Amino acid sequence: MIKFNRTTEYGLMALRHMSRKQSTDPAEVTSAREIADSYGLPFEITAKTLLRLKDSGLIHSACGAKGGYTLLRPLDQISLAEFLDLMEGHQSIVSCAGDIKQSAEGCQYDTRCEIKHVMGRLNEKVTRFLSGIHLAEIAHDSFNLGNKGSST
Amino acid sequence: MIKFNRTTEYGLMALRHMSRKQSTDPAEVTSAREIADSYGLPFEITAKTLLRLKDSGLIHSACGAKGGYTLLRPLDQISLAEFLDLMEGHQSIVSCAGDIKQSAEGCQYDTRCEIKHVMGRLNEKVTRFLSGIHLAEIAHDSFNLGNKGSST
DNA sequence: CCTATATACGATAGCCAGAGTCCGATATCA
DNA sequence: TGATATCGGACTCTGGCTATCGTATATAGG
Repeated sequence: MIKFNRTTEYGLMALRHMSRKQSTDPAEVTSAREIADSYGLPFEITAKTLLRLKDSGLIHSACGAKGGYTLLRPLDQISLAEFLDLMEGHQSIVSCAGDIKQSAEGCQYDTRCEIKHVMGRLNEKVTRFLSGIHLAEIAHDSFNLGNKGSST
Repeated sequence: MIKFNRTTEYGLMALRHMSRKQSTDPAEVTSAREIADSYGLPFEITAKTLLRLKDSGLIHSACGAKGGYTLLRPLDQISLAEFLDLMEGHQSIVSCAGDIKQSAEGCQYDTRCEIKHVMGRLNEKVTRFLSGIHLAEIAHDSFNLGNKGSST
């Protein structure tokens, strides 16, 4: 069903870390080592995650000693829909896909499947839902994600 | 991110098939063979899917010749959240889980992870979203899933 | 009773993506 | 020149999804 990649989770932790650090001093840079050590993550994984964030345009990198990463966009301007796209690739809710890349492969039962069209619509609805959530809400400790009454 | 199992898709097609069939005559039974043939699905897969639907309590089965399956609950009373739970198991949006079965295994970075709590909240929000969608909406051809302005 | 038709269900194998590891290349500062 | 970083490919390992096979059980009807 709906589940995040590890990379997505690590990426979120990294973005949160950098956001907090830069809120004090925007010029602060963060190394992969620092994040790996902070959260006890394997260094290689962390490095790969940050590289992905950089390739996605969310952070900036500087090579060499004293190098590291800096956050480019504030977290309240990155939606969960976009973040998932960047981290995990553009995916449809069904394997046969609705209108995303179905022409590439599609499913073998394509011709007789009668729910494909409808699933495409459902996929749109999910995307709209995820577009309404921003990383800032998730990165903050004291967020509520628009909860209404769940007390737990 | 968010994606359905094949079993979930097949199950949806089967429920839709039975729902339509029984809308004419509620006493109609449907065999696995019939569904497999109707949509060109492998018989074994279809049988397994129907068995799962039966174990989930969504449909009733009758053994023997003239046996088959009948829909137990109307599709507008089955939410997508429940259906996904039944077909794919109760899953959390993150591998470390929020409050579902984290005690079982959890993730190894548990102690230092600072987003777990927040992810649990996010998971709740997603579940509420999925609870607001019912299978009837998906099973019908002319549904709109509460879309606002998409003209297609 | 026998047979055709169904469901019930475990065992198994292939496949693929996710996750993690290893190793080396490149860039920059002191 | 050396220490510290990012960059990035190649590889393995694992687990879950998917599908297949074989067999047991239940029931209607002649």
